[in-house]
Amino acid sequence: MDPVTIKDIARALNLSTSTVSRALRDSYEISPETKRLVMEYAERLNYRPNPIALSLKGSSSKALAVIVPQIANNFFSQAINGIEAIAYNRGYHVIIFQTHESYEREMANVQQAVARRVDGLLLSLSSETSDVTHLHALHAQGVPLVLFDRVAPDLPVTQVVADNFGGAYAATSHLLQTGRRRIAHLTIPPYLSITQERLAGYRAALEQYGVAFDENLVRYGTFGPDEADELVEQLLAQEPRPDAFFTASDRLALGCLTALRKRGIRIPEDISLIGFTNLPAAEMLNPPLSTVTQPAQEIGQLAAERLIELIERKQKASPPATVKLPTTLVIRESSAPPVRAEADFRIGL
Amino acid sequence: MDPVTIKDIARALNLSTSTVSRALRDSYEISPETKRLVMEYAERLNYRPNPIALSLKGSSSKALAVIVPQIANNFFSQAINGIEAIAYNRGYHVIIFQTHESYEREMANVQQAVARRVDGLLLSLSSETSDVTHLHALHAQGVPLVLFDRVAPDLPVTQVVADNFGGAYAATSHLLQTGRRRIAHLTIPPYLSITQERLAGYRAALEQYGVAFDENLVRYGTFGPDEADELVEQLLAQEPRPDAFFTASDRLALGCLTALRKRGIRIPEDISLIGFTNLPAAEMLNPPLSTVTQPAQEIGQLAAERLIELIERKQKASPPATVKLPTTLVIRESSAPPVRAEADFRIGL
DNA sequence: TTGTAAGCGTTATCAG
DNA sequence: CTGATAACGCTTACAA
Repeated sequence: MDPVTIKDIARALNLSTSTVSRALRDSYEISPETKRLVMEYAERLNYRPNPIALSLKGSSSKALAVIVPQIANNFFSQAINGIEAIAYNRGYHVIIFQTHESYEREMANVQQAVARRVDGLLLSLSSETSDVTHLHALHAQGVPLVLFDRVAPDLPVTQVVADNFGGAYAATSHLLQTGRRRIAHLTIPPYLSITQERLAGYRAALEQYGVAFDENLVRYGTFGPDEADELVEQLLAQEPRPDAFFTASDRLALGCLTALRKRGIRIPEDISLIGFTNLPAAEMLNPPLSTVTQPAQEIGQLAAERLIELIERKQKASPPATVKLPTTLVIRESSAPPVRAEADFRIGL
Repeated sequence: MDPVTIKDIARALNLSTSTVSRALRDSYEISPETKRLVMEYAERLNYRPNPIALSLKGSSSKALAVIVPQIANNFFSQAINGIEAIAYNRGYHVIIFQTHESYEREMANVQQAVARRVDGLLLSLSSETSDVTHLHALHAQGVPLVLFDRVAPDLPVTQVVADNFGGAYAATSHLLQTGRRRIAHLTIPPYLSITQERLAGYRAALEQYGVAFDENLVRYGTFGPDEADELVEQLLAQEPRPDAFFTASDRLALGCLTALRKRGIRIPEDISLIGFTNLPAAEMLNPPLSTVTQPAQEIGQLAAERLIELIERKQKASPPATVKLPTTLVIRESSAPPVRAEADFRIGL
């Protein structure tokens, strides 16, 4: 019951393997009669070309590598969903790698991916990664590469991101508009492009409203669990106390919510909170969580589309560009209907 | 800058490819001197064996296929996380396929996976799948296969699941113990093993408490969005009205919570609610959600371990067995500290 | 219109 | 100890 090969068909039909190969590809040089014979027989035996042999032959492996820090994460699993959808439509397979936020593993994974002869890579940087020479090398070798979400702006490759600046700007602006002046920013590791963009958006809004930036109000966390409480504690100890929190990850948002609630602080009466997060059911939380969300699936789709485009017509290399997708700010307070606003600001920066 | 092959090394060192091959594998028949030469040169050129050539050669592809209904789902993304962790440790790669709950796509994906010559498959059935002959065929062909979560009990292969019966039994028992008698069960498509197990656990508890099973209290949903409200509406219209809901998926739990809250029904004062779900932050919901959770990551890990075991020593074929991991029931009400209990019941069934 | 043969990178078999 | 050679499944010049 081994898989049927072209050889089996050739033997059975008393033809050469090349004739069979050509017949299957509907080549013009084969007689209709022979074609019919081959096609039918192949159909009957449920012949499937061996993709490994095809890859070895050199053309393409029809596989994409996706390298992300963590699969078990709302943003990334949604993004992968988008990637897989596009890939499947175009006949590509998706090989998943996790870096677990480790630079070492990121490099190892990139190695593995190219060793597997994937046709291209979709990558979101680990939070440890500050040096991207491994990606420069990759790109120099001509390996199709698209970055998404956590990108490296200096790299001359296509990058797909959410409008992190705009989202942070919108969130901070909202807080300022509603009278907040001591806005704490709980964020993720500083190397990351998204961290910097969000911080920039936060600062831009402060500046616009004439509020001085206070670096004591900014705290960098990791992606580990249970760190929010400690950070919130530190921030609450300050004089004057923060009157708002703007957090940069699912975990930090939830952790902050928990920490504030635990201390009997009312949201948003005492302190406002907005999280940059794709957490589901934010409106069902207690209290409801205001969020800036990213179009995760669309980011994945777009990144996959660009990558496949790159793979399939390298000549027409559309110049590498950074594509920015709008984020959405949703303010949720008590049980009032949510206020929606597209965070698509582009103030001069 | 093309990848270095064994041939390149052979040419450069004036050796034959076979010598190089053996030297690299540290074969006993090669002189230490030659070995050193080859090793060093390979190291210097950063030689990596071509895994595609290796696969073609026939031994193993060091790749596992994971076929799940949906990646963007708490349970599955956590399970995949576990799978990837084990796979990575053992030197395997993970190729992800989504069926999107479609039988067609499940079959197509299985086909693709075997065509890719993966060393084994990890599969969780689509909700449309009632006929598993495609898997019987696979197994008959000797393809290593392990099912997890949504399994097919009749298939003579290893299966890894949570104790769905026990979880449902524990949840229902708790509801009964707290005086509920009209317990509605909002569940997922009926073909699924997990649906049946949960229903069985629900019925067993009812029976134990002498409460008659009422099929009008059971509703089957899909995995689509926005269906919970309609189902809840129907159930609430009954006389006497249900005094508790036990739901079987993330979406149904959240949808039910929303539907009840929307109608001003207090949980748990008016109606109790327990969800079979791995939703994060259940304790932060409003009202807090009582849950039965599955050890998703452990299920993934265990399934991957079993599969690799199967792949690597087929002779010692440990007989296929169904492994059941305990679920956890957590009752959350108001802001009282949660009550924990392992749902590890095995009442006679 | 069809067949022969080389080659993709590797390993295994068989001779030196 | 080392080297030729065939083979894995397929495509593609090049012959016929």
